[in-house]
Amino acid sequence: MTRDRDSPPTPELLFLLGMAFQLVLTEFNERVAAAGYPDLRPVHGMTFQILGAEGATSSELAARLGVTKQAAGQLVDDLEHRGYVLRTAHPAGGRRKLVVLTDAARRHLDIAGDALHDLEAELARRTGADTPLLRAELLRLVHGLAGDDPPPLRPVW
Amino acid sequence: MTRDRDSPPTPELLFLLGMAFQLVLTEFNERVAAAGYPDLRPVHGMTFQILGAEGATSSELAARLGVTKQAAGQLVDDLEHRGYVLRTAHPAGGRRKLVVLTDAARRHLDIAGDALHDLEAELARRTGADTPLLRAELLRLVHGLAGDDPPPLRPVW
DNA sequence: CATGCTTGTAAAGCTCCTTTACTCGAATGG
DNA sequence: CCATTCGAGTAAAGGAGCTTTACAAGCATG
Repeated sequence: MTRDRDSPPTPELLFLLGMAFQLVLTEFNERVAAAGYPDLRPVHGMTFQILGAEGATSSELAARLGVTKQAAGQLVDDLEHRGYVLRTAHPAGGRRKLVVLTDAARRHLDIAGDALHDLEAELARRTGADTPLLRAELLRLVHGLAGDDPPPLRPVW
Repeated sequence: MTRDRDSPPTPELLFLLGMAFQLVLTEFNERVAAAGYPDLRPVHGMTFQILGAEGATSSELAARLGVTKQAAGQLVDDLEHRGYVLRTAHPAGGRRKLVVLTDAARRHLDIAGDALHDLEAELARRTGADTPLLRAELLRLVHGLAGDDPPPLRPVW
């Protein structure tokens, strides 16, 4: 496994992955902001997706986001103040509270989803990248490294 | 540009990019830590690469890292205390100081570089991903979005 | 019914960054 | 020759977003 001394001057795979992720995420985020959500970060959209149609408790949310339940609680506090989620009585009782989305959050989910699809189509056109192929290879990589359920997506730096 | 209602249940490209980046970076980071650098984060390796053979001023480093010069200065302080860099007199004079790597940092660069190459080779074997193809597609994407010199790689969340 | 488990919350602290504000050294221009 | 200006570096405070520590509330289980 010696190192190839005259390999092409392509940047490292890791670097390319990071740049691609950052560039696409930034573009996505800007579009969502321009669509009327300048103060929602990716983690908020992620939260909306996790809560989805059925809602979840703060602790479940914490586990899915990969943060402490306190951090999730603070996130829910913030989103509740801004009218994106509600804490309702949990059917299973106990101290549990079911955090559910408001219509405002559902609208955001729709808009963000559309933006994501539009963006991916545009990327293929603008850059000439074969996005289905890219997806397939990335899926292989992710699946091979993390199995069927990947860990929470966290800021990595 | 209507949305495909029965598209395959593949995760979004953006999500796949994020997961792939996180998984590979985490694995890389763990290997570097295991090789004797448990307290060097990716940003430190990035700094070493930027300083490279010729060094740079804190302000240049700040620009390359995409942070304020104060943040870069704090980073240099830390690395200096730990023996990875030195502030030397700058040939151009002025208040400038040239930040240069010590041998310890150069050793780290070598080891991290080897780890990165080994990791990429292993990824291809373990996951069956076509890494050259992946590189090529990612390069297209990145180049198409950011041109010849991509912006600094920052934590994105 | 005491114990323990899980959820939720409160408060403090930590890390890494920015903002604000300043100093130092050199170049520029009258 | 000196005043101005300009860029590099630094110092201090503050903030965003998390964790750690600690505790209270509700339920299950022996």
